[in-house]
Amino acid sequence: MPRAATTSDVFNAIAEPKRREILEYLVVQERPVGEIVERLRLGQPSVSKHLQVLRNVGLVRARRSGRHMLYRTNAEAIRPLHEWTKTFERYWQHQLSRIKERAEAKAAAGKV
Amino acid sequence: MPRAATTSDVFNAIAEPKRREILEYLVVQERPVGEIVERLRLGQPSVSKHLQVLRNVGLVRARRSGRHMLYRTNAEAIRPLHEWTKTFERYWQHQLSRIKERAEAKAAAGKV
DNA sequence: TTGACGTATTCCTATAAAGGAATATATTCT
DNA sequence: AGAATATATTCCTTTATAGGAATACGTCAA
Repeated sequence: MPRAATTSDVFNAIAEPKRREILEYLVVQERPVGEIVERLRLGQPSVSKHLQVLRNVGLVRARRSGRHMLYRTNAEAIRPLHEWTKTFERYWQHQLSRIKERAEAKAAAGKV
Repeated sequence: MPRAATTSDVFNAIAEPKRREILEYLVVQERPVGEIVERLRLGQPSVSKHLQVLRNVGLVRARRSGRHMLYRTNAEAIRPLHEWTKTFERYWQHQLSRIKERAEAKAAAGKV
């Protein structure tokens, strides 16, 4: 079986570095495709394709303005990712506290 | 150019659903490969390969115990993801407040 | 040492996809 | 209408998988 389709979910969509760059760029303010092309140093067709992927999973919104298409990041769509990573938060806190405990125990042992 | 290598970074590693399942499963407690195989309903070689990918990017740790290899999630490695998504937090809050404002404005207009 | 068990690796196949080139589509201007 | 501009889509090629089958490797038990 091959790799799963990128367009299927948010996790796959953000796996591509250029797409993450696009999201970071477009979260501040909406932009026409041309500006994204300049910014990414990538061909216009490639950028358009990345934008379609992002759009399919709801990570960007688009609206037409004359000949331009203005894209912007839909930050809301990133939330599920945030929530998913957050479920691990208590565990890395555990790990940190265990490391801390060990360090403290070691220091105490050293003192005596 | 083809798709970038999965093994290269955490974002690609978690793009695969089965690997996310593995992370969720192994964060509670370490497990031998056999149990992961049962849980995922996937062939043992496939599971081993996913584990190697996760291991390469530091998302899981492994230790040998007799004939078993015990894997556990390294929650710390998920933090960068959490941080990345967090940079968008203020923007989705913006969007929410704008939606709220509009809703309130609409309600106010309706009342008058 | 031999066999059994648990896991990793190799080989193979089918498929998704990233980027470039060329082309199509949409919109504005003259 | 016709040309110019901005973007989207199609076609093509190269490459990285994901999973299954077969096999190799490592460890324990008798």
